[in-house]
Amino acid sequence: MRLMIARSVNLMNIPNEEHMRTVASAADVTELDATQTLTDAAYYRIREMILDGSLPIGTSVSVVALAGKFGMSRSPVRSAIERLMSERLLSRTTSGAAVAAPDRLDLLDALAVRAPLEGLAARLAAPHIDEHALDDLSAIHERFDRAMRDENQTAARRADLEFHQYIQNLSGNECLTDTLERVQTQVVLAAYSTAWTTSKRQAVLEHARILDALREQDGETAQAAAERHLANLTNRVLDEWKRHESRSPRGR
Amino acid sequence: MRLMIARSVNLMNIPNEEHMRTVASAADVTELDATQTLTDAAYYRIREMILDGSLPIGTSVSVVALAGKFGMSRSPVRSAIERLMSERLLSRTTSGAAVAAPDRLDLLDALAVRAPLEGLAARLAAPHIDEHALDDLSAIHERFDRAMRDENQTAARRADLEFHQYIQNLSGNECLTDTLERVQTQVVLAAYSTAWTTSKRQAVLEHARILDALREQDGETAQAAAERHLANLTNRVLDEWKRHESRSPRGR
DNA sequence: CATCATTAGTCTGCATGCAGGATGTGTCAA
DNA sequence: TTGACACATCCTGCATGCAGACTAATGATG
Repeated sequence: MRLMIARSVNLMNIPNEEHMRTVASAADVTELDATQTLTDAAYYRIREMILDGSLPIGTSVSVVALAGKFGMSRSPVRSAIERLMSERLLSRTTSGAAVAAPDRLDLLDALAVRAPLEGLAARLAAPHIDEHALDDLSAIHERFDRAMRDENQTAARRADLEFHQYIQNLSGNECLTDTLERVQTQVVLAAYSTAWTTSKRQAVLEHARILDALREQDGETAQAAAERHLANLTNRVLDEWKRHESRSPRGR
Repeated sequence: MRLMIARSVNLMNIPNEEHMRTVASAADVTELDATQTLTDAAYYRIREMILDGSLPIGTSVSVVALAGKFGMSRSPVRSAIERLMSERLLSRTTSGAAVAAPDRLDLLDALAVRAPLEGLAARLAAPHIDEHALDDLSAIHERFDRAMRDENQTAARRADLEFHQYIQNLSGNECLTDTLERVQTQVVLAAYSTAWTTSKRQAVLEHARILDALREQDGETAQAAAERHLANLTNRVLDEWKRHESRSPRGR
């Protein structure tokens, strides 16, 4: 039970009442903090520190230091670090752990895995679309669009993630949701690590096409649109690297 | 480093020197046991007990009991159990953990995720095929065929897994390998849990088609063959359930 | 001055103590 | 016989002690 709740917390710890309405009761959300163990707390704190950049790539993390910082003993911190290592957010160093530094190949690999899974999610989500879900998705899409016009990168990325996660949750396939969350986390970290700062202007249009297909409950088209979105995303990464060839490449 | 090694150990703890030759040096294999921590040892022992059926579905596992059985303290056992819970092999119970009992829907979900990923693996593996890899794959396929004729279910399942894992490793996409291993583990457990005893006769033919496509280095065809294989597998599950409708369904 | 050895400090991995909570049992009363 | 309550037991999650390994800095020596 607790595990399921933890699982449904999304990548950036975005308040996700809207998501919850479709997949879980609101009671679970409030229950979250109540039943959380110290290990969970440490896990989410470290994870957030990694994903929001306050623990930069390659930084070595020590159990004792974090335990002191969090005001808890080493045990829960140690458990949290082990969990993050199994998720590839932290990597083993000669002694201890460090924030993983995925290279360009890792990013491409993760995107290659994400593509068919996002397609599957879109296809499975199509028959589950209802008016309420469409409203939510449209609102998220609108936020994404506005954030792009305001050039608010943080809000844009958040809305981008929310859009995909909403569709994933709609798919109703828990295994898919789990798997995609893991891969997506790696993409986010790899984007940091490779200093990938792609413009998301095109992404807005591509999201719109996915949304259109979902509105028609056309699973095949939604799948194709999602896969094309990921393919274009990958191409934009490659283009950007080609343009910035001046910097030293980080290939394996 | 150690994590990477652990990751490349395959599902059933099959001796996999052949796999290793393509993705890692033999030194890593020998190093495996040397650098293994007690936590790793406990992890693999429990995992194997789950996957070979000596810990039946739903059995509750206790830290102290296993610690006593393994002759180690509670700490490493506890870590191993946490890891297995994050991989969904164990599920949280009100107090403690139990061997997860995936239902039919879980199995279908996992198969749905596996399908496009196996397809991707086959497509990516095609350009990496060389004579040596073909020999290995053919040998595995031959073992699968013979095991089926001998009606040796254990050997058949082992060869089946090896076949897929060999292709996954050939893909060269580490993220894909990781992801597929997790999903595949869940499929194996769900197969146990739902008492799925499908005949693998058709699978032999479908593997042959994948192998043919790989021999021609035809990625598209290999992908299609792998996806069809998984689709057929799913259909066989559904057919079997339909036939055995007499038993009480285990739907959610 | 450069290089090597020693040593102090730090960290991980494991063992173990302990409190809080859940479970099951036995006893007692109705 | 049945229901309720107290108690004993078990187990988890957390804190902490400790040994071994690794790091790094300092001093000794050619």
